[in-house]
Amino acid sequence: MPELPEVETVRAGLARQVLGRTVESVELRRDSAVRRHDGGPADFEARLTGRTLTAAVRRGKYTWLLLDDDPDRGVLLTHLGMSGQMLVQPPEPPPTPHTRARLALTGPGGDVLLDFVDQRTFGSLAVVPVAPTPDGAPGGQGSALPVVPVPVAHIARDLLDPHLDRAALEAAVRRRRTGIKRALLDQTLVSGVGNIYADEALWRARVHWASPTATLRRSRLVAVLDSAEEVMREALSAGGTSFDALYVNVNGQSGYFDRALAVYGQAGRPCRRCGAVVVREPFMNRSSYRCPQCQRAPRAARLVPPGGRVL
DNA sequence: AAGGCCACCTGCTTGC
DNA sequence: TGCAAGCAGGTGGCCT
Repeated sequence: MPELPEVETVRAGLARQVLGRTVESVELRRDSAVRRHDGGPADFEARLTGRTLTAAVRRGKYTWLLLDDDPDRGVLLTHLGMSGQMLVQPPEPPPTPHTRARLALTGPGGDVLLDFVDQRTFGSLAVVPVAPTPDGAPGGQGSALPVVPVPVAHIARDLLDPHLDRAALEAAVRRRRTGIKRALLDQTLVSGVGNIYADEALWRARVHWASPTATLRRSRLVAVLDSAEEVMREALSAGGTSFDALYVNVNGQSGYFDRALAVYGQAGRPCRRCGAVVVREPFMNRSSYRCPQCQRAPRAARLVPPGGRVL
C-alpha cells in the first residue's frame, strides 16, 4: 500500500516531529524487523542509542534518518513494506500486537515514542552505511547531501525528484523488452510507483498495461510518466491513499485519496470517463485494473502478457 | 545478463 | 461451524 505519496507523507511527518531529538533507548519487539541490519539486533540497538536524528530523506519508497549529521557513521534506513507505519506519540501508550520496534526519543519539545508498527512484517529498519551518488546530486528529498544508503544505491530516482533525468529514463524504458506496467513497477528504472499508482497512471494516459516498452509511441510513454507524476502529486496533496487504515501518517491518520481512484479496486464500477465497466485482471500473481474501453490493446500480438513472453 | 518468478509474512474475506 | 483457499503486495534473491 505505501507507495511514494504515502511514504512522503510519513517522511514529512518525521521531519516535522522527530528531528533534533535523541534516541534514548531502543526496544526491539521482533528481531526480524531488523533482518536487513548487518550486525543483528544488539548491534542495531547499540548503533542507534545516543544518536540524534538530524534529517529525514526519501527516495522512492525508502526513507532514511540522518544521525548526528554524520552519514559516515551510518543512517537509519526504513522501508514500510506493505503495511508498515511510523507513529510518533506521547510516551504513555503500551505497544500494540504489531509494534515491531519502539524508539524512545528525548529532546526539544519533550519526550516522544517513535513506533514502527507493521502487521505483515515486510517492512524493516537498519542502520546502514552510505555511498556517494554517481551524479553528485542530493540522494533524495529532505537533504542536500549527495549520498544514499548502500542498500538504496540500485534504486532509481523517483518522478518527484528534481534531479531525475527524464530523457535518460525514457531511453532506459525504451531499451527494455517488457510491458509498460512491469517497467513502471521496476524500482531500478524509476522508483516510487506501486500497483495502485501504476494502474491510475495508465488509465489517465489511456494505455494498456501490456503495451510493449520498446514500441510504445513516444507521446504515449511521455503521457504515462506525466500521468504517474501527476497522480502521485495529487495523492500527496490529499495525504495519501488508504483503504483499510493500514496506511496512516505519523499521527495515525488516513489519507483521502482512495475516493479519487479511477480504476484501482473499482472492478464492476463504470469508468468515470466513458461508462464502460472497469475490469480486474490477473497480473504477476496480483491484480491489474483498467477500463476495457479507454485502455484497449492495439493488437493482441503487440501485447506483452502477464507472464512476460510476447505471443 | 536482462527479465521473470517466487518466498517471505499476517489477517481478513470468501467459499464449500 | 470450521477449515481451506484466496487475496492484499514490495522486495531480494534466484533461476533461466
